[in-house]
Amino acid sequence: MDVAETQKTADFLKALGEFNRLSLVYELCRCESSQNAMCLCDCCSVDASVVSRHLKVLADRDIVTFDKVGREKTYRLNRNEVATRLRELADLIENKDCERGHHDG
Amino acid sequence: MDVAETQKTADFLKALGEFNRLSLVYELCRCESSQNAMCLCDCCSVDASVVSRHLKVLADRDIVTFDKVGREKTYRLNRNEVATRLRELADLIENKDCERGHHDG
DNA sequence: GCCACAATTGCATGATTGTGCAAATATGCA
DNA sequence: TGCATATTTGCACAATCATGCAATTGTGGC
Repeated sequence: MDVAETQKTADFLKALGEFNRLSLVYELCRCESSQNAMCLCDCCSVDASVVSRHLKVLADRDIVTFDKVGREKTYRLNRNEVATRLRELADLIENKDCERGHHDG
Repeated sequence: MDVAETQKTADFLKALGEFNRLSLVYELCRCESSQNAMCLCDCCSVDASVVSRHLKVLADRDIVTFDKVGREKTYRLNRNEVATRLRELADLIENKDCERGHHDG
């Protein structure tokens, strides 16, 4: 397993592994349409600046995507990509694909 | 989505979302048999005490299990349970199951 | 009991991180 | 241009966290 790849996966999981960020993800999960940041503020009782920063973390990890409409930014969850990444990790863990290139003792 | 449930999921993801801990998980993933902590030390270049603490975090989240054999503790990855948890999250995110009990706007 | 080895724990420390507030920036509207 | 709203950024602060070292605990062998 590549170090850079491991780090990337860890970053992805860490981004999801914070209460308010995960709450934002769940909130976006509920919504069919995109939601702007102000609307998302309601789901976790923190300052708008905090939500902004959390959304940036999620966007940097490609967990969410946004469109800029006027002065608003509307966010949506990258459902397929996030689900795929989680399933790939699940497969890796369950199927011992990690063995590739490894000399097992 | 229940607050306690969200927190639990976040804790699970956070446990996996740290480089050395994820490295330990990958290392255990490679091994058919259980591995003791000293052996696991080799995969990440940190002190044995650090590995001990990381393994405790993973064990507290039911990511790994251990058996005590003499003075050694041998760890193994809870493959099925971890994979299942990841897949459940993937399904939740992809299928919008989060909607249950929610009045969508 | 004494020693060797495996693992944990106490302590200190540096780094990261989540947070709020205030200021700044960006954009739309009148 | 001036104002209102949405979002970001600078700053400070508290909390969390990863880490190493030393000491301790737990266990087996002599």
